[in-house]
Amino acid sequence: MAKRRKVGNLLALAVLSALMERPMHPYEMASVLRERGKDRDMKIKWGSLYTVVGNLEKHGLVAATQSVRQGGRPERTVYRLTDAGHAELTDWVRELLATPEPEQPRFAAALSVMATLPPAEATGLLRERLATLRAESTSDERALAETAQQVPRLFLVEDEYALAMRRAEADWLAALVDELTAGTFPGLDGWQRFHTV
Amino acid sequence: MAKRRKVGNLLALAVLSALMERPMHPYEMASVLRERGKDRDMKIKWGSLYTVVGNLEKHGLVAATQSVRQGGRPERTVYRLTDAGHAELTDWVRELLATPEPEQPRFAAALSVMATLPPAEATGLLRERLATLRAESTSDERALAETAQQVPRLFLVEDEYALAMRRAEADWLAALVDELTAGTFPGLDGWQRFHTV
DNA sequence: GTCCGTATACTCGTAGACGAATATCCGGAA
DNA sequence: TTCCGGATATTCGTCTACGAGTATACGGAC
Repeated sequence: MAKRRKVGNLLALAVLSALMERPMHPYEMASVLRERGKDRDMKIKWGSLYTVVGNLEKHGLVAATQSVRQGGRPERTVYRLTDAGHAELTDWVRELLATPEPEQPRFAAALSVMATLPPAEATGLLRERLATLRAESTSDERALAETAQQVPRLFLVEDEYALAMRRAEADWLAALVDELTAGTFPGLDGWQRFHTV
Repeated sequence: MAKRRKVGNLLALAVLSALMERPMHPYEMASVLRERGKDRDMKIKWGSLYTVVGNLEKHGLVAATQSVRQGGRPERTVYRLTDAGHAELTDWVRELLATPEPEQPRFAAALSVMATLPPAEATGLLRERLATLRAESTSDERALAETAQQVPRLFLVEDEYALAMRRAEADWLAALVDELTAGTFPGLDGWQRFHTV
């Protein structure tokens, strides 16, 4: 049941994993994450980055090794992973891998208030979503295949997962749209009437 | 490209949709949402509820109609949906339905750092997840079928969606676990070696 | 009649998330 | 040579999310 983490932000997970490789200063972490394409999953938020690193330090999961001033640039603080930090990382990964947590995707929220729109309009919007989803899947697949020639598959599993999920959403959505279009969705008339009045 | 909402919290969406029905005071909204089973998707956070309603009022999307003191209970402020609020609601739903936004599920984050564990352990954890996922799917399906006899399907689409997604995750995961177990996942030996040293 | 558990109904304080500002360096164009 | 835009790095302040605390009412058990 999802332990309370000292630093709960998922950005912290990325930071810890980046520091596994070697000590870095915050900006460098951001660059590394960006290069690894992590910014696709997790838009890097500058404000959060420094807060998170600070918190990690406060809890002894990372430690500052040096503060270097290079040229006239602002002072950089380089951080390294502590033993506690390494332990926290593996413990956290274990939990995240093994325990499915209920997510609350925005689309689920949207579906739950779909009835506020008349059925015809809702159907149109869903059709639009479906088209976008399909297009994205195709281009993502192409991109993934291309990256796969440079990067071992182990580091692409997340992308394979994302792609699979997008595909699944599209399939489910297509079935729903079909029902709505064919008029076989139960209660369609009542829904319509509710909006005609 | 996802407009900046005056009040961005998804709880606000729930509040607006609850107020479509009739004016209510905050605590009542929470009760209604709970009854409708919305608390499954969105654990109601008391702190946020009052903040959100306050913000909605500040932006003119809802308006206080009366403050009643009933018995010795704390004073209750009843809110109603304004025209602007109604407009915001429909606009928001339209956007949410039509535009897929990149979500960042925790499991994706987990996969992206999976390599920090040795392959055997990771496989075991994934297998555990798979079992949980399958069990949840089954019980959710049963529950859904039962509710479907009381509630029109229109108000259960979110749950159907959630179920479909869980199923899809399980299927994808099963395939991955198979590859890992059979040893056909490319780069397995390198991954193992990395942890043996 | 009084005790107590549960539902009602909010308030408040704090930790955290994030946008935007800040300041310097460097390479190339004009 | 000088100017400018983009990369390097971080700080600051605000706005938000939310947990935990507070206080009363009501109904049933004993």
